[in-house]
Amino acid sequence: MSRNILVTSALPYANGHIHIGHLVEYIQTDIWVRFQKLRGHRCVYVCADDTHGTAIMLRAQREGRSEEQVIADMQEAHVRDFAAFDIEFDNYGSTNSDENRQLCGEIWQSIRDSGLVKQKDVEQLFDPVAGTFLADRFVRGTCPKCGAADQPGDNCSKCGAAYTPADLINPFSVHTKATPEVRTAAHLFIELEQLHEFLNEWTQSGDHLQPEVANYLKGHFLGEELRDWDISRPAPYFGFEIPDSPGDYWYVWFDAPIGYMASTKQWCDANGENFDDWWKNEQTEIHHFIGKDITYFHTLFWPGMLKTAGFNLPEKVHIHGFLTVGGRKMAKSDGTFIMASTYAKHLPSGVLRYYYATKLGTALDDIDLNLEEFVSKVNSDLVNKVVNLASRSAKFVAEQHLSETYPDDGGLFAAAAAKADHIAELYEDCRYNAAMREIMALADEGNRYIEDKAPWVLRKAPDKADEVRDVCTVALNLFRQIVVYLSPVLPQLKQQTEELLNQPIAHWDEIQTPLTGTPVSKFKHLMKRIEDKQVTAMIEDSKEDNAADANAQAADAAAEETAEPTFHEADTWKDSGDALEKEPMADECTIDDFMKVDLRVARIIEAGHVEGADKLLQLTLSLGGGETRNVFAGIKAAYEPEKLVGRLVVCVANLKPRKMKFGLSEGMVCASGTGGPNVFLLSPDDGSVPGQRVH
RNA sequence: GGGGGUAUAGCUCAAUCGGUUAGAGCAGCGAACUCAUAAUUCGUUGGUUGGGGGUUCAAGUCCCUCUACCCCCA
Repeated sequence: MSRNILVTSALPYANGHIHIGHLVEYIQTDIWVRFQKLRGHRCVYVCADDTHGTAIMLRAQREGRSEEQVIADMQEAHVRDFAAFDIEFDNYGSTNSDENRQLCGEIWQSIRDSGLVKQKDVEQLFDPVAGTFLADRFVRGTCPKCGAADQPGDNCSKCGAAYTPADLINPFSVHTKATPEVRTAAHLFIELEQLHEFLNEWTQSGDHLQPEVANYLKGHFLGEELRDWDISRPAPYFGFEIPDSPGDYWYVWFDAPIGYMASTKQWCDANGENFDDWWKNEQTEIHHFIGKDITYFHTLFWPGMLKTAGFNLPEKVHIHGFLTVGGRKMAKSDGTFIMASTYAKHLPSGVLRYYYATKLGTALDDIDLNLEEFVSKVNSDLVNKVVNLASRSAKFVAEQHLSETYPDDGGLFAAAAAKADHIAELYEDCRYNAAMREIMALADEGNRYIEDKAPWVLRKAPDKADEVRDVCTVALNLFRQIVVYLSPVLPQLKQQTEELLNQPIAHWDEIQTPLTGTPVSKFKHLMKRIEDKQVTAMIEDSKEDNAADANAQAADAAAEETAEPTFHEADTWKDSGDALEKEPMADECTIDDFMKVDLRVARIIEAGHVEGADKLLQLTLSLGGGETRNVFAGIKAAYEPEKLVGRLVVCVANLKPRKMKFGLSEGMVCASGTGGPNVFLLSPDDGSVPGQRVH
């Protein structure tokens, strides 16, 4: 029976480009959608740019153009990036659309009518220069507990203390550096608690959520009273003004998910469909694909809104983990923060789609892109196994026809066809990793078959032409079966196979019936092996991209009005001004001031972990001649102690010793960086020796 | 601080309700083959399932505890 399925991916924010981490989700969703369509279901895939909020507003101000221009440019870039990865939306909209404004109004009215809205005063920091209220993350200042400078508005990265931005000493706005003022404004709230019982029921029953997610909600939110949700922002704010509350705007997270509906509406209008058939119809299944970071928006607020306004609830919210590269968080400095467009310059999209498919299951674990594995796996699976099957058989029957009746293949085709239900179930359940393993096992079978029949030997006997054709008919049918199974993942391979065998692949059930008597085209390479050097080039390119990007951001942030920074004509490096901006220059000092600090070259002769310390390593420094210093350095996240032993560093040798929890620290080692893993020890050039003073 | 999750072969991952000797792919090693994009096929090495304790006839799986990492706290 044909199902009506509406599918969404999370809306990408219009403040940044698509990177390979985002692509995990869009590829996961696109595979699922292509699978459903191949199965003959009515399946519609909608998405949109998420365009509202303070960040867009400030960006537009900085760039001296309208918000509409900013989001239009970004939308164009997003659409281009998605197309490069064969992500095929039925409609790609924007939250800044008439359809969205209208739906927001309708849903808002329902929520009002249900008595869920209340007004409360909120004290918030206000940037008097920018004329805007500041979210916590846009305020920085000195930690009230440990005194560390330049800490975020919600907690201290040095001592971990939690506080509110109002507690910061010397707070400043990250936008303008102005000192924020505390101002009071009336905000509108949705009393989610009124929906508590419904949310208990919806999240904990049925199959709407992965078990881990249901547990998470139960443990963290549903065990206590649900807090009111602050849903309005005072002007100025880039978004939709609330019709019955002039001067207030819906918070971006109110109108963003409604963007799913608005995008559906656009698709309906363009295709003569009825909107209510998709959002107010028990027969329609709605599937959201999202990342784990936005879980509660989609599993508490969103179902609450839909329930209140009388729309369909999601059939399932599919939640995935993040992408790591080489087992670590993507980092600009490593070149692993790879933009979609950068990837597309160096490597084909299909292999990434396949690689992600081999990693994706239902778990919320992060998935890892291991670059060495990536190269060897896609080459070995797709080229050496799958494509090779066609490559070693098609040319023996090129520009001929397949056998008129399907030959005896010892049951291979039937056995592979019998896997159809199982593999379909794996796709349906988003267990692509298991599906890919099953499909590769079929490719192994195919290669064994052709190895065994050796058409290249038969071909030498003039009376065995029919037998050669039979063997190739089997091999190509096994190949085609595998391509049908893989077609949600590899749309391009599907298309090439259609051309090779002159037969479209329109339905999953083509797996069941072998092709016979149809013409075979001349064989062309279906897929090229990828090479390490392509990956290396991509990483290098990403480092450059990010350097350019950082420059652009530094330029943006430099001053509200000034555009590009001006570089010295000899400066071909054009380093970003980020670091300098983050930690502005200290007051002027005299040479005498400087000489008070005795910097010395020292050798690390011992380094080890400190029991009970999260960030510290214990170092023994030698200044030569038996003179040593015991130092605790906050570099644990950046260096392994074994690798430090023997190297030269610069230390503050006359620092007054200080008692720490773990012992006496008798100096400091000099390093730059922002802390955590981002710490870089200073090294003297070759030739210097321990004990020398730094002048 | 509170909560959610993860830890299995060198790497990436499986293992149904607690049930046979913990399995695959890649990498490694040994052979065969030479049609195919140096691909393929056969054979083979590799494990104290993060550490410790407990429940059970039986634990990778359940419970306690410790360690490391990831995420969330509107």
